[in-house]
Amino acid sequence: MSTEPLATIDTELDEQITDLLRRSDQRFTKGRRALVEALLAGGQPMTIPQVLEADTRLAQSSAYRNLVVLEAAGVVTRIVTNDDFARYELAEHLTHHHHHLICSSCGDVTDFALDDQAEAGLDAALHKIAAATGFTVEAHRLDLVGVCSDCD
Amino acid sequence: MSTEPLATIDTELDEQITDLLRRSDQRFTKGRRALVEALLAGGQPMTIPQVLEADTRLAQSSAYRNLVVLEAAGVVTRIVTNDDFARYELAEHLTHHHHHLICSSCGDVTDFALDDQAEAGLDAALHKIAAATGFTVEAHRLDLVGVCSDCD
DNA sequence: TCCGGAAATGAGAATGACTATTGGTTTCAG
DNA sequence: CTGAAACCAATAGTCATTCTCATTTCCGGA
Repeated sequence: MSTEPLATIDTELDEQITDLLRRSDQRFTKGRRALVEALLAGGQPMTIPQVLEADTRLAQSSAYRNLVVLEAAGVVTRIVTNDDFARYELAEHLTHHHHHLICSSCGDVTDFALDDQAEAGLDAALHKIAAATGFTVEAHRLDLVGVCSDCD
Repeated sequence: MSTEPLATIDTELDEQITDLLRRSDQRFTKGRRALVEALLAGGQPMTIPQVLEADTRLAQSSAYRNLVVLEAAGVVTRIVTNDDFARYELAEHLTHHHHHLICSSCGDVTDFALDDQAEAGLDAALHKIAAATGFTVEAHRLDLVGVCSDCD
């Protein structure tokens, strides 16, 4: 467990993650760092098989376990689609707010962002809803479902 | 398989569903009708255990199988969350366009609608994205994740 | 109305993504 | 240095969902 990383975690990101993990009484270990590097290098939500393939040094059991830890600490987000596999990506507050394009043919998920105006409008509308229903909002999720250019 | 229904399927809805099924070379059988009635009576996305509990005459294996058929025909929609169970509800074109409030505590899913202006703004923004990425949009999905008033 | 075959059904078995456990090794903080 | 916490590999569950297959229902034609 100590060769070249797939991607580099800069100092700031490293500190943020270390801090998040510490709040759950967890350490930022090599295995966990390798997972984050793989996700960073992937640049899009990845299934666990994809992660294992991207970094063959990772053990399946540890990958599953550590992704659970990382999710609980708020470092990564788990995305479930109609596909068989769950996908993971870095949490939004470590990257930036965005949404997902989900291909209904191949299951692939890629990111996109709304322009600020549309996002603000959406946010305002959602807050109205939340207030009206007594719902405490944690996040909103917007997915576009369709067919990606590869599958077309 | 022939006692009182949980809800009544009016003639128009019946014809729409029959027609949708016929396009997939499927019949609108008693078991499938009972599923639709249960979903109609539920009024919100339901898990399969909930459906089976609502109508104890239904067999588990048939419920799973028929919900797949109904989904393929476009009669119902499958909703997956981080919860263990998938949920089903009547498809939007049989009811009306709406979105979901997902409780991260109990997993419950309820419906809400955006006001027309917000929905139109969102739609415009999404079409721009789609055009820019070469993605063929089939649908959009907007979820609010948080804690429902019951769990609070 | 009666038949024959195709489609649907239901009870249970199988599947497969994921989780938990074990037992031994390595790593890090103090 | 030392002990708690992570790690690995391998294996044994778990459990929602899917499949199997014998039986029943449906439906058009005779």
